[in-house]
Formats: sequence, structure tokens, C-alpha cells
Amino acid sequence: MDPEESKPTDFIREAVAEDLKNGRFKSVRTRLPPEPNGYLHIGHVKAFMIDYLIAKENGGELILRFDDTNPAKEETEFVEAIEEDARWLGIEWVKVTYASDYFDELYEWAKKLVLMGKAYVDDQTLEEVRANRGTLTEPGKNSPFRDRDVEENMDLLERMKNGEFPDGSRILRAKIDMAHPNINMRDPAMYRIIHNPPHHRTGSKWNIYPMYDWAHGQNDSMEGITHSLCSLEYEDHRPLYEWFPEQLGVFKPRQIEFARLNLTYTVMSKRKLRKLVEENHVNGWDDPRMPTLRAMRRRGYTAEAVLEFIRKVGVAKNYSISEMALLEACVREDLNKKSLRRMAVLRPIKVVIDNYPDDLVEEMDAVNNPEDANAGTRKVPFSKVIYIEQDDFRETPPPKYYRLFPGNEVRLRYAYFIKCTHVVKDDKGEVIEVHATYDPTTRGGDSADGRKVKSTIHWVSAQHAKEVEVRMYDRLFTKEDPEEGDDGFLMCLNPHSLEILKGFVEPSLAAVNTGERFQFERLGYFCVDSDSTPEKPVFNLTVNLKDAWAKVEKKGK
RNA sequence: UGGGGCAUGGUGCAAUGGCAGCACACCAGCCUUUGGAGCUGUGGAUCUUGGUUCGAAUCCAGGUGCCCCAGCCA
Repeated sequence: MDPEESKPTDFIREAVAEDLKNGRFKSVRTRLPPEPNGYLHIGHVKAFMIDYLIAKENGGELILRFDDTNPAKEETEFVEAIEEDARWLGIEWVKVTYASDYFDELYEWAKKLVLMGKAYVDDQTLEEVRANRGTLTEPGKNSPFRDRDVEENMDLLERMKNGEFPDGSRILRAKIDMAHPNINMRDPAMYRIIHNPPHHRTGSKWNIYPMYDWAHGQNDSMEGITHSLCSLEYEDHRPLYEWFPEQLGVFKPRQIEFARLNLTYTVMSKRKLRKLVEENHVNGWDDPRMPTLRAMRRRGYTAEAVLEFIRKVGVAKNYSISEMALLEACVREDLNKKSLRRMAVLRPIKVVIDNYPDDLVEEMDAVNNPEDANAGTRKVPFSKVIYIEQDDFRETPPPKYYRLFPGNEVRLRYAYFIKCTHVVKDDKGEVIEVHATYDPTTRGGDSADGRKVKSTIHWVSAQHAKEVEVRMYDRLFTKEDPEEGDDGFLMCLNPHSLEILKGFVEPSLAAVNTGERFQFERLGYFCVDSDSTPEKPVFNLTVNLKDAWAKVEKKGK
């Protein structure tokens, strides 16, 4: 492999390389601009990795800057959560800053604009401002306060800052062009008056707070950010992004926009995620069904898998919805290499091996990970009464069913061949016990006479099994794109996205720690949940194993 | 009917005037003490109409479709 060729390339990396080559910038500095008003989700990872990797690949640096320009929405709690999640991904930054660190300097820059006659205080009501903005097809009208003289503007702005006016009574606006075809250029607001609540960092020092367009770009300039990489919806803001530093005569960063990540069968908007939590459709922000990083971590996804997914999804300007199946494939690929194999029966049915000695217990040798010879082996106890998966037995087998049914012989993994002889039913005709005989010459799972079986099934010894809770997760929504409509997404919630099972696991799993991951053979990858206790371990389904039989069965229907 | 963007297999991303390729998904087979993993193979795409060119996914012109913008949110 030529490392030069395997380097990922995309239109942003090309643009950055070009900027370096032609001298527009001498080095690269990017910024991570989360607003501390929610938890990070998989969509953020794409943006974060673009910023992080592009800086890193070019020997540049990344600044983590919290965009805290709206005290009504932001909280310190989220600052810590975001840093924690970003660190989990392995992202490194040279320093943490806040938009609020620059409030003083930004205010000075605003006064400069006022002095230049490029900004003014507008006394119009919110409704008037809206009415005079015009529409998508009609130009706006100038505010009656647009031509105030500089002294009055300076005085009013100072008094806004000092808290002399009530919320919403005035704003500072850039004086650009009310007839501009781009609505963002129709005298955009720079400062609004907000007295309460106090800001999470500056407290009650400020009575005015900068808008995104004013703060973000100027902060980029102040920090010497060369490339301000953001999502597509900011394309319309780029002319404004460039207008401010041009007027001010300060350093001009370059903004480049890319398509954000969307995923099938989930939602990504903060508003919708919050609604899921607040209305208890899920059990909190870290509910393993959520697309948040804390949820994915709790569910057992590895950072490596998440990162690989992001790498495979690529970077472009196409609006796109990536498939959850790709994310899951990345998780399986990573976990297949790392996970210790264990046996667990999630929907048990009892099997009695009639010709096996009543009190005998044998220790069977089992391989911990066939993908990793260094993982070693373990002993698994075997005895007369075992549990197998209900799915692994059929009284009347459908076509191509190779598992246990009356008269059929299968292999119990790492143990013996058994052949089903008969079943015992309850009053209602339900099979409650499967009876079988074993072949003592097949110990370990190999037949002495070269006889083959079509199927190997897993099991646990009934008397040695540990009962555990297993939380089985399925997609949160039944539709690939539940985003359509306002609250339409709630209408397609999957009622079966969580199923709680009581299962049995082999005794080696009796003592486990939160976060430990295993593959339950033939079922999937599982992770010990934080709700786990020594008495009652709790496992989360991380992702199921691919199931060829399920496919065959489905096709038959 | 303003402005800004985007159109390549089912999905996502490549191909930067020279044989349309990769991954996931799908399908078939091989192998298998996980119907897992692995291996092999098949099918399937350049929005449309014209133009330029020896040659167009790529350049030009027109059309069509989809996304974003009218917060004192970010």
C-alpha cells in the first residue's frame, strides 16, 4: 500500500491544499464550534473529524471553541459532556475557548463598525423588523432608524450594553442592503438585548449578546482560524461571513461548507432528540437506541468503529442519508476481531439428555476467539440438563431447517452430538421439554466415525447457568427517514425497539464489569450495561450477528 | 415566481477530457465445531435534451428534480 495513495481526499482537503500551495494561508488552524446546549450525536462526529483531521494532516492545530452566545440555551453541564465525548473519539485540541471569551473585544469591533457608519441601533419592534425584511421574492424596506447619526448610535449601543433598555426593545444591525437578494445581507442583527438568565460563564456582566453571524466569524478571525468548516446551510451566510472582516480590515478566514451526516432509521435534530427524551419515548440521552455518542458508547459501539464509519461515509456536498447498515457493518468488523466468545441462551428451552449420567459434570474446552489465537481457551461445564435457544428447536422443521428436531442430530458446540428423541408438552400443547440422547464418542464435537451434522448450536448447562437481563435493541423508527413532517417522526416510532429478556449465560460470565464486551455465539455482540449489578448482570445488544437462517426463513414466507 | 446549493448502481463515496471504480446492501457459490467470520463470483448507475470534441460523468447551453434561506437560534 502506498500511503500517499490511501490518503483520503475530498473537495475540502483539495481546497486547503490549494490555499497552502498558493500562499493564501501559511498553515492550517481549524475550530470545533459546538454550542453547549445538548449532547453530541453521530452527526457531530463527521464535522468534528473533518476539522480535526484536516488540521492534523496539515500539521496544523484545532481549537475547541464553545459557541456560547445565547445564555438562554447554554449550560456548563454540556461543556463537560461534549469534551468527554470528543476525547472518547480521540480528538485532540490545542486549547479550549469560548465565544464569551471575546465578548469585550467583539464589542470594541462593533463600536468600530458603528463609527464607520456600518452599523446602527434599530428601535423597531420584532414584528416591524420582520415585516420590513421583505420576503424571498420582495426586497425589504429600510428601517426609519437606519440613518441615525453616529453619536446617537454610539450612545444607544452603550446604553443597551449597560442594561438601560428592556429585552427586545432594540438591536444593533449591520448596515448593508435591505434590498439584497440574499436575506442574510438585509441589515442582519448583530446584538440583541437579553437580561436573563445569566450567562453560564459571564454571569450578569452583559445585557447584550452577539448573534451567531457576528460572533462566529469574528471569533474565527481573532483566533486566526484559516478554515472554518461548516454545514451546507451556512452557504447563504458566507457573503456575510466575509463582509464583516472586510469592513473591519482584519484577518479573513475561509469558510467551506459540506453536507452534514444523516442516518437511516433515526433522527438527528436536537429538537427531536430532546422530545424523545422529554416525552419518555426513550430512557434518557444515553438510551442505547439514541444516536448520541453516550448512547452508542453505552450500547457497546467502539470509537474505532464509529470513526471507521465516518471515514467510509466520506465528505461531499450532496444531501445524503447514510445507511445504518453501514455503521453496523463497521461495528461488527471491529468487534469480530476483539470480542471474546461466550455462550448465552436468550430464549431458553430445556433439553434433557436421557442417556447422560444424572450427576456427571464435564468441563468442556472452548475457544475464546477464533479470530485471535492469543485469546486462549476456557472451560465450560456440561451436564444432563441444558438450555438451548427456542429458535434452535422445531417440532416440525420448515424446509432447509438444519437445527434440532425430532430424529435429527446436531452438534452442541464444544460438547457432543445429540439426537432429538421426543418432546414433552404441557396442557396447552406447548413443548416444555425436549428429550435427546448423546453420543459419548463425539466429546468435544468431533465424531469418531467421520459422520457429519449440518448444524452446531449453543447451549448452557442448566445447573451452572447464571440468569441475566438482556436488553435487545432494534431500530428506533420503522421508517428510513422519519424526519419528514413536524412531529411525524413520533408516529413511526418502532414499538419493538426495546425488548427485555431473561436469559442464561455460561458461568464464566457471572462476574462482569460495566462496559465489557462479548460475542454471544450465533447471536450478536453484547456489552455490560451500567445498570448491571453482581446479582443481576445486564447486557445490551450492541449489534446482532448476520443471520443467514433468518434470511432464508423470511424468504420462505 | 428572489438568492444559494446539489444531481453517478438500492445507499454512500470515487473517477479532475481517455476502459465508470470502491465500500455497504443484494443475489449465487465455496468453506465452516458460530447458518458468524473468511473466500469467490453475478447483476445493477452517470437526471434530461442539445452542443463542443477523435473521445464527455467531466466542458458549454437549455430543461427537469431535490435541498437550504424570510429567528432578536446556531
